[in-house]
Amino acid sequence: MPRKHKPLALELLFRALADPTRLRLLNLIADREICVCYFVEILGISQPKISRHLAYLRRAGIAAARRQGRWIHYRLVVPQDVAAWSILRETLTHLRVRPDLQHDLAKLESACCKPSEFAPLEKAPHPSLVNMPTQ
Amino acid sequence: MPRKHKPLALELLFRALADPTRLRLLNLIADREICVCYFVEILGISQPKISRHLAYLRRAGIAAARRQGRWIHYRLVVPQDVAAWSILRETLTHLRVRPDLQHDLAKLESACCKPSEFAPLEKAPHPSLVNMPTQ
DNA sequence: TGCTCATATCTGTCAAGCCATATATACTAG
DNA sequence: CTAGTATATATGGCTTGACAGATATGAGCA
Repeated sequence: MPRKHKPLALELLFRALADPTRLRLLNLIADREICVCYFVEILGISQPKISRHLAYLRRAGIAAARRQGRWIHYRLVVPQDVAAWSILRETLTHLRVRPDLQHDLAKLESACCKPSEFAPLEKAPHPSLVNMPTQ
Repeated sequence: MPRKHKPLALELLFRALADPTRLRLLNLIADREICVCYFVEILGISQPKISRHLAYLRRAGIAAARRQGRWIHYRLVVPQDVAAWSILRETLTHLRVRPDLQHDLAKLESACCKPSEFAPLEKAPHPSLVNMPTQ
């Protein structure tokens, strides 16, 4: 069907959240800035696929990118829409305790502490905690 | 790509919420049981379209139907998944104050009080409030 | 040039909307 | 009581568009 109407903030948000890969990405950037190569390693998903889902999150207005040399860092963006932000916050809270997503976080931590075990990340910049009003 | 994985509760929920018509329907059944003919009148949307979206909500496990004679009443269903329910509740709270959706509620009320102005509803059973742990 | 990331293209799946029709219940005539 | 009709809702076929996944390629920085 032709998308004849400009989707509202809430609709955009829900479409962005309706995919497991994007939920994993959001969970990872919930309170830190991470560069793309980390996503590829941690999720074990092809780089273009990651890139496309990140673009989707950018278009939905809930993620943003920052370039540093040849690396690009992604971070969460707080939506202007009050309802969207409160729903996103609620969602992130629940994601954080899901076993599969905790596993992603654990893998991220070990990649940060022992990058030697993740060859492609040896020279990549570390994720950095970001002050998010998530809690 | 083939949907190879059984979508989880959250994913199902978000897919169900990512459509304006379904948000309108959910807002209407948030705290009452309504029969399909009311949806058709209030939303001004074709009956098959309403019916399909209601089927979608049923499949997503957040709405259920009850037959009474030739009318079918729909009501909200509380998802088993704790995260899904808390996000759905949060969403409904925000929907309730949106002007466009308040307009739907106002139209529902006038349809209930003065069904004479809504010819097709004259003989239809009235919506009935339902005890939902929404508030 | 080598590395990181983004994007184009192709194919397959799913969902939306429309039309027409099927199903189920109620009503009525005989 | 039964057959036929009317009403309320659901569903199937069809077309179109949005996206997922995969591969290949392009762009930007060291």
